[in-house]
Amino acid sequence: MEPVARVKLADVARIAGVSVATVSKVVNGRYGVSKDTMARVQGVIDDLGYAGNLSAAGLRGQRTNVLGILVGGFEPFAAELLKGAWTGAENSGYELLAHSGGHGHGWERRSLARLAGTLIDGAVLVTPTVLNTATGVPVVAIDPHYGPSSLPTVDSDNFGGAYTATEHLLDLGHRRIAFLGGRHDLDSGRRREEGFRAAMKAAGVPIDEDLAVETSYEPDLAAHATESMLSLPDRPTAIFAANDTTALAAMDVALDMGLSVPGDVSIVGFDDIPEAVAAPVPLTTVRQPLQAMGAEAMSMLLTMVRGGTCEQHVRMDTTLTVRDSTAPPASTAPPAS
Amino acid sequence: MEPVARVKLADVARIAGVSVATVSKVVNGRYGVSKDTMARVQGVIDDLGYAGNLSAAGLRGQRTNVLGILVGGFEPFAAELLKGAWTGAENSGYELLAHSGGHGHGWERRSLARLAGTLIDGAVLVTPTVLNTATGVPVVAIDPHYGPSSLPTVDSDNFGGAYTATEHLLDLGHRRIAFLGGRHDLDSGRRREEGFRAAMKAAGVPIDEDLAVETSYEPDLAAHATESMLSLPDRPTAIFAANDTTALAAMDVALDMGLSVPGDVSIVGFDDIPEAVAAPVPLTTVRQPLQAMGAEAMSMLLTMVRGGTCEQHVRMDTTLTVRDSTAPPASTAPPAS
DNA sequence: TCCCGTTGCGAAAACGTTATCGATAACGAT
DNA sequence: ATCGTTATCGATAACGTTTTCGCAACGGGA
Repeated sequence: MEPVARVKLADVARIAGVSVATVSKVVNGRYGVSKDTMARVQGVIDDLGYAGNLSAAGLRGQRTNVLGILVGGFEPFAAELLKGAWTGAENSGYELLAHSGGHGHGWERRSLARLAGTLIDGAVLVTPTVLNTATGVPVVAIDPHYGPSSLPTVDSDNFGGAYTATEHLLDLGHRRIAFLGGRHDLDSGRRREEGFRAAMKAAGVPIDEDLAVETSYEPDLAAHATESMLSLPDRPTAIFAANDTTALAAMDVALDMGLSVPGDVSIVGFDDIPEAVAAPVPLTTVRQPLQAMGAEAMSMLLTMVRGGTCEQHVRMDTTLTVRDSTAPPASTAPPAS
Repeated sequence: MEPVARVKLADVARIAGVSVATVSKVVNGRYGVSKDTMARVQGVIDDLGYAGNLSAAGLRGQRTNVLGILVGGFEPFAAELLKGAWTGAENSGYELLAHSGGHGHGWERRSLARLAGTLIDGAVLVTPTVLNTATGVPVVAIDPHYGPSSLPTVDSDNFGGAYTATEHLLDLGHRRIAFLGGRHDLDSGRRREEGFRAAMKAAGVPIDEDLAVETSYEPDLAAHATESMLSLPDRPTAIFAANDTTALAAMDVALDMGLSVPGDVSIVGFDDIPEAVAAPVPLTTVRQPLQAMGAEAMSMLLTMVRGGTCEQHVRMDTTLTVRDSTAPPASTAPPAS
């Protein structure tokens, strides 16, 4: 608001008695400046505490030495990826810029367009929906919604994880299992549903389609669906939610209804966000190695911005992490198997 | 690398048959464009999927509608604050940009200088060390290293938290208590140490200065110190670490040495990062409401960028969260009290 | 002495946008 | 018809950098 007069290249130049061009060369270590002037200019830079303006530099220059990680929002899932991406970028010479570009449809394309080329030299996209991004910079996608595409991609074994989780519930003796699905048009959500159905089919257990709903990963929708399902006369004895956030929402509802978890209803999630273990009842869930995925994506991006080529698709393993939210159904004989 | 030709304002202008000035007005909803041309231009914008370049806009314009959160790195502590800041900024009309500016001394000033004014309209600084920042934009500090200063500040009751944690150990019967301190030149570290010493003094328990060390919050240093202290013939029966990261490092060492936690040694941390509850032995720790602190800082920043004034200093309460890493000392009679 | 290569430096043109301000047209009132 | 007012719109100058390119000074060989 007040004219605090940020120190700029021209100020340094004036005080050092050289041109802005020369100062720029010193800042960027370009060739063509004598040792003497270089030292003198550097002194002034230090004195004034000059730090170049990123916008201006990026606008004119070709590269900024900054990498971006573009997310829809900083929810737990993205935050874990971010931690991993950061460790992956440490000591790489690049700074990291994380951008949360609102939730409207197409945020990835918008974010990318606004930043790419001038602010960042490359980007990691977290769960992007639209991918036909023809920007000049390298891009890596984590868990894209339409599956591995033209972009180098990091994801995890969604099918296998869901299959294993469902098997776990079946092994415990559950037969009436509800499924809180993600969106059908998203790859991860679809594969998790496929895994669930495949495991049920393999066990010869029919699926009550009234118990298989979409939640779009929205906690509110999940809570609502859970409430109506648990109010049924023949309520399900177990719930498999397609991600932890919805699983935790379901748990809240169940506990609020006075039900015991896992006594009255078992709950399994997907992702293993940090909140899962801190839940009122520590959540049994399918673990994705989120930090490792973030680090891997960042390292792929690094090889790309450095001119190399990287794997087109890296798939990480998922593992079932059994905690306290699952147990055999109460009023049932031990597993028939 | 290839000339993928990002679509720019001029492209939209050419196709829509108007000047760039007009397109800019449409984009920013400025007054002075007829309904007709507005609709036509908007159509072209949608067709081409134009999204303004942040650098250029920020460079020339006064405001960018982007707020920054500047951190040293995306470790768990900062990530929690980030989650909170994000929820605090949702539906505010501002986008969020998180910047990790390397770890060298003075990263806050450098980051701020590079971004402020042109890229972001205001910033939240996470544990800044140097504060004399005369940038033109509003700034809020979270847990600054030198305590509340000229900047509006959010922190928590470090003294009280440390006092309570120490009391907890004393109540359990511990007398030989080690302290893994932060840096003396940091406000939070100093206050936590003061709290520890005050509680010990109040209980009339002398402090063995050999058991009070600095770790600079560095896990490696903490591990090293822990190893030597636990190797002592009369090793401490409890460790109070000034943050969770060092507490977890200490726990790792203890377990590696074949000691039982809390059987042989109790451990208390500070912060309550998500990792604390997921530790091999869930960590007893002093909880700072990190997400709430992030949200509060962001809401203060929002009132400032909107021209209002906010509290100069908000202090949040800390609460002791007892988990499994603390118990009475093994070879000792029950507390004398 | 002349020529030419090297070195050090600065002038000036970009980069893509926003803001100012003048020009033009349209229109109602005199 | 003339004038003043308002509504639209476009030229154009910034914003703070990087990069290209030209100019001058200097030296060394012929």
